[in-house]
Amino acid sequence: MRYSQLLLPTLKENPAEAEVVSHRLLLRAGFIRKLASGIYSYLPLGLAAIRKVEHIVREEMNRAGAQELLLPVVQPADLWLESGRWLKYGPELLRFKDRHNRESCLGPTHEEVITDLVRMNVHSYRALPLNLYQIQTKFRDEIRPRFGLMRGREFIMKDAYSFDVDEDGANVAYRKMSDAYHRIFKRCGLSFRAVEADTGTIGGDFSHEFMVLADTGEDTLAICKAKGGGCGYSANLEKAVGAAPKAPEPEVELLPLEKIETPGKRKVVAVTAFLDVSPKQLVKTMVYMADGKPVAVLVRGDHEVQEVKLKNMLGAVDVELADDQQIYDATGVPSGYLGPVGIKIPLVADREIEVMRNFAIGGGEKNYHLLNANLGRDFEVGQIGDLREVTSDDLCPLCNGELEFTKGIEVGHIFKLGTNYSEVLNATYSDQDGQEKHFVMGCYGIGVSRIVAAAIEQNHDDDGIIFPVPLAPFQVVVLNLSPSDPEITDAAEIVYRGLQDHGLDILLDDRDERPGIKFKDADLVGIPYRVTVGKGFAKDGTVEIRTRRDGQTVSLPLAEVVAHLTARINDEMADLAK
RNA sequence: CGGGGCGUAGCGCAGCCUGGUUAGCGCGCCUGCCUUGGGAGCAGGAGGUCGGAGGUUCGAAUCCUCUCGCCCCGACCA
Repeated sequence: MRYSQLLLPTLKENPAEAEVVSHRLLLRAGFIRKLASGIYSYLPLGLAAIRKVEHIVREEMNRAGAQELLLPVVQPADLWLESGRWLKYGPELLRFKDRHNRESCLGPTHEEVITDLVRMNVHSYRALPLNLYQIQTKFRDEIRPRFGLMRGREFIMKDAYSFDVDEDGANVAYRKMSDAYHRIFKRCGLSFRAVEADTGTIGGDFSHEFMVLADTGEDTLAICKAKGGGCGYSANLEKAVGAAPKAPEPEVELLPLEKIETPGKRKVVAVTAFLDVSPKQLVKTMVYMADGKPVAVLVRGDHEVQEVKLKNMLGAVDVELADDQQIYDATGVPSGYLGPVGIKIPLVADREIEVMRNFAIGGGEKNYHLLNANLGRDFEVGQIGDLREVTSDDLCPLCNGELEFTKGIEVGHIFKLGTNYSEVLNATYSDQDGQEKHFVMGCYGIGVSRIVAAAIEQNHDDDGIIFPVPLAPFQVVVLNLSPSDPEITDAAEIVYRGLQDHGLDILLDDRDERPGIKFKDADLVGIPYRVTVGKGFAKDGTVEIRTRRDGQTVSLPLAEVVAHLTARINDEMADLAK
């Protein structure tokens, strides 16, 4: 491509609207432009980078035995009503009516459509296993779109769906996808990690997320760092559990419950200081509104409720912390003094409470707390389980090693669905014995456009983007520093065509601009290799090759440039594809 | 949804508090000269419903009301 004909509007200054680095650089480097909040146009270079990701994804999906198809973006409400998600999905599902007043939505994901397609067209175990995927624009009406391509409302996603005869088959499909994902992200040149994850609105038996490690990530990961590099345990904070709490000493004597006046002491810090006990010896009673109904949750004073875990335990679509008024309306007790004894609303507890003895709790009336409370003797709870966020005090649940926390950007998520969807949509096949059985499913997503943003978060410097070779819109930019000089222009053309003939994507900067502008733009856009044809060629017939990432340069005679760069680029790609 | 901030030329901003000629600056863009290895220089030029609507006023980018859009924080602990 010739720069003089390319739509590549680079910006010298940072756009005011962009905060995070990938958003800033995508705008500055002329990759994207915003149309509305969370909705972007992909300019030629942005699209080129996306195509590079898509290419890798396709190769690896095909290699794993999946078949590509393309499903509709606009979907009828009927299917979603049938699966039950019309009600469950919430406002993220963009709904509208067509001219016949039929309820429709824009597909945020395609379990319904694919399951419908398969139930209509696949009837025999002989056709299984089956894995179908597409690469397509998705729409999710996010609460708060942000950070450019990191969390858009409209984005490009690869989604795959596997259909198997049984659990074993589905597990094989899951593992194949997991392997394919590892290869995909490695080939993209990303530093990433697979972690255990919550299944969210997709549902299913279990899932793993693929996280690109970056400080700007919206997710927090807990990773085992036991001696020797950790035992491999890693999980999203929404899902992460610590090692099981230690059982109490059997000889601990249960002391009598004691009521203490604690005027004005509402917060954990104030109460524990006043009572002279550790926050670890206090149990706080939190009230949540679960789908509009109040639920009290008990956690240790120094712990935090993990709302996703709570949501899962309660089977609720939405949980949020109750405000003071809601607490009072539900319990008759002002916030700060609420306790589990005699409480009038459903009560659940974190498993830690089971092993605590003689702890402090809210008194259930204004200005009072209770000491020496004990589960079973003084109160009962409806459900008990892991409900809290792990902390750096927790140990790895697999090996008791220490846990460390790091930020990540979710670029892939794979789900073992089981028969959730095939049951509600009644999707069945006939097995060898002629019996009708439900498909055992899995689904597997990759945020294609988000990968481009994540790659930039991980690969940039003050001058701009530093693309990994496999994702770069162009692998090489050839700078013609003197377009008015026929000799230099001829030499640049020779390099340009020579590299193109080897199947590489090359940008020739043939603009009538000063050299500084060309250098700056080449750096900003992040092209991995730069070939400069200028005064060096005029002097002794050499051109300069510069590596964007480390700034190293080498001068070579014109005739050697193509072979040199072709070899380096092929090596680099092959290395990542190992 | 709650809180905060911002809408003035393609981009980045000033002007607004304290209303007053043709609304400014830098970059970019166009023309010419000059220059050509890290966003040069000189000269000339184009480009604006001051987000929108209503109001106050002799007079509104500026004050008031409503509205639309965008960005950030939070959906946070008793």
